[in-house]
Amino acid sequence: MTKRSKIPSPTIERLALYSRPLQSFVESDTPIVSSEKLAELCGVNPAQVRKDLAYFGEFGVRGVGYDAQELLREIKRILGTDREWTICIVGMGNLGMSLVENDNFRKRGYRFVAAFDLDSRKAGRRLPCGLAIQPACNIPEQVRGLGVDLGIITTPSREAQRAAELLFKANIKGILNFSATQVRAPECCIIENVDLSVKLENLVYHLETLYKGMPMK
Amino acid sequence: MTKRSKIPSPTIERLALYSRPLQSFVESDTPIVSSEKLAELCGVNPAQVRKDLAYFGEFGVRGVGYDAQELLREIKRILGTDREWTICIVGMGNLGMSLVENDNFRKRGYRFVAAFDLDSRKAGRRLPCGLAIQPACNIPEQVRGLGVDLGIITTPSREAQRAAELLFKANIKGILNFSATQVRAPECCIIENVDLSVKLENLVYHLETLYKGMPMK
DNA sequence: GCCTGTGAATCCATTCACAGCT
DNA sequence: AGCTGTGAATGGATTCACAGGC
Repeated sequence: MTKRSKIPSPTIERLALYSRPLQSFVESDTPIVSSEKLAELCGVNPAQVRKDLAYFGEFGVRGVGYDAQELLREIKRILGTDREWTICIVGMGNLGMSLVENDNFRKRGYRFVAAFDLDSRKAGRRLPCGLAIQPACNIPEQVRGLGVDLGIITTPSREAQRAAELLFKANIKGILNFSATQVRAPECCIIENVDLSVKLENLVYHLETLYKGMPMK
Repeated sequence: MTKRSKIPSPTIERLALYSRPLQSFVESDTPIVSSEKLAELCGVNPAQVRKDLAYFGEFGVRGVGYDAQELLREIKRILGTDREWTICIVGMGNLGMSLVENDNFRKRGYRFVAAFDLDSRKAGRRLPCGLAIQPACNIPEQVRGLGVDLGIITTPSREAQRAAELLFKANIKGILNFSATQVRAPECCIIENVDLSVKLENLVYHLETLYKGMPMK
């Protein structure tokens, strides 16, 4: 195993990206793929693809390319997505609901095993997927008991930190936070903050900049 | 106006980030905020905050700090979020539904003005927010007619490119794409791809790496 | 004394260009 | 001939460290 400690984090993000088209190649029985082809589909530079992969080994054949199926398997092994990961979610508003039912997650081997809400009046309600919403106070016990791998926070901003604390107590090691506040975490827990409206703001800035001065009509 | 062309894109992302705590400061009548405080709340380096702001002007007072309200106003002006932006959305599955109802977007001045689905059987259904789902074939005419600013794609992967083409035809200038395939766009349209399962993959990699060798129990 | 604004230094990531293998 | 793997070169972004103003 290569030294993993100083691998650029953009590389990790791209590995996940590469796995999408690779999956398609495998499904459409296209056995060989070049760094150029893969790069094009992912909107990156071919050298980038090769360098990213080189951090972890030599997966290609010079003069030929990469075996799609094999490369996909390797990437999954590198990322750790070659096994099932269990998830619990806190905050069963519209966004939470939609993520629980999200097919993409299921297809990629993520399984929701518990759903919570800080509003205990929602407790007991059963979701289409079969899970029943539990009150947040159940988190520490339930999540430990089930040995859940990951947590997702989809509460309103002001409740996000509280939700996170409960997950820490449950000894959760990784959290994906969709609320608009950055959650502060202890050393032992990795947090990924994803603020969807920040993405819109980016878009708006670039548009505003592009069309500065010209009427947008 | 400062030269905007060569501003690091991470800077733009962070400006949006800064605006969150600033909003709280304004609401809680905390008039002055330092780069250190702001940095801490956003999980970045204080020098970073100052440098980011310096690209656009001098907004602080030496020896004192920044006026929260004024800084927030400036950031909004810079990003272009000091006015309302209209959005249309294509793909009314669970995720699409949840975004349309999402309060965060509304609070930040984004307004959904049309909702479409490629499955014409969904057409006519009325959403809680009052919009009715329209068939995708209406996109070019409707979106042009309403002068919509932004598009959001929440279709399944295989339909994402088709949805995008319709939006291009409608002369949309910016798209936020939540599907798992990278959409290719003409020069005149900016695409931001947000693959939620990529975020999970990142998390998984870091966990896998951290606990390599040690039993996860 | 305190906190901003900023050149200089450092660190990190991407791209180039070619050697090496099939 | 073709495409990978990789050192070297380039280009960006972050952080340092201190000058400048309150």
